[in-house]
Amino acid sequence: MQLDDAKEKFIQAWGALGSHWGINRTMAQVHALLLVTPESLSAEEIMGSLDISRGNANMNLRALIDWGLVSKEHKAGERREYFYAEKDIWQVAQQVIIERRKRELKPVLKVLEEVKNVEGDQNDPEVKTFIESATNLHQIVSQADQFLEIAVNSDRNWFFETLFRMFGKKKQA
Amino acid sequence: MQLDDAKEKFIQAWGALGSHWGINRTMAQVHALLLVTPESLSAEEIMGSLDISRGNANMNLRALIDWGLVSKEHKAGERREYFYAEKDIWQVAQQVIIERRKRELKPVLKVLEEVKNVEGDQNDPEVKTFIESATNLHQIVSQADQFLEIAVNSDRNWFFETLFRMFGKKKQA
DNA sequence: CATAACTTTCAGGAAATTTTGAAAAACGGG
DNA sequence: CCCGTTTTTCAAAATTTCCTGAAAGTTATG
Repeated sequence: MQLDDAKEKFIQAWGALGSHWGINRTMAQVHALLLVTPESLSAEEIMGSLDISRGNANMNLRALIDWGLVSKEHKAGERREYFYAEKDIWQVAQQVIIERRKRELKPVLKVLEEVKNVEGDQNDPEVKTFIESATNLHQIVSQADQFLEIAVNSDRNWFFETLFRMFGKKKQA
Repeated sequence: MQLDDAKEKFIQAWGALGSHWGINRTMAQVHALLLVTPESLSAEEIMGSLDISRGNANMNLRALIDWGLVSKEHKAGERREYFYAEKDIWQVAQQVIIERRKRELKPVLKVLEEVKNVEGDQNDPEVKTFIESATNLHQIVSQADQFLEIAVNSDRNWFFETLFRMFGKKKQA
């Protein structure tokens, strides 16, 4: 496959994946483009490559910066800004985990803590089922959250080696 | 908090979380409602509780059945169908992992495998960066995929105990 | 400061997704 | 079979999300 086709395919795939994960298509595509581009790009170049408007490019670049996945760069003697993506994928993954824990897991944990203390008769099946579900859910979400916290504080190699040593690796990556 | 308020709050929170994870709000809400309800419910009752149309209820119930999170039940001597959710949250989580691996991780892994074999001069920074990013991404996604496969085949207690023993538990769940 | 180069904002429109409701299909007695 | 009941379908409407482009804002420089 030629580089341009591969890039195109990669950008499309990443965009599609993003849209299954609450990240909008264009944002994922801008990120993909920057990921596979060695040098940093101006807004103009990004608009051109992905055929999107100035406003759209700007919005999504800001969002990516907000997520800590993209940075601005100022080239000497140049007025315009250039953008580049963090290329170390483990760092990218960690960053995404940090943000999603903060934005989604924490709020839902808070609600689960609140509602699992509902008042009422434990013998009422309505109450009993509610408390059981809420408590179980809280436990699992909380355990997942803790695990992700570990991931976020780990070195990539150590993390996966430990993981697969522990559970017995299934097949070669 | 009263049971009804707690239910309401729980259903809203679960709906909001779902929408950050590519699952539509109503589907998550129907699931939440069934999760906290001890007995099974008819379409009619679900429509009433969540104030949604017949068609909408039907569509989302089918989708939930498709995901393996909800089942139909036929009560003796009754014509209409009743629905109930799997209450074991670990099973629910496993089911979600199974489906998302199949629907999202596998396709993206396939694309990454394809594109990382792009032809071209390794000394060309364009090609080099592309291959590096694609290869790295493939590695991490693949490792995550393998880890999730382990989770899907594990007993809940064994899984988390092993995990936290290995990495040192941070705090009590 | 004035200007040109660039960035940000945002109201309006386009597109995508979700929901509705009525009609058609399926089902199960009698 | 026929009929009343329940489920499914699907085109159109409503809603939500996303994108555009022009205008306003900012900033470096002569």
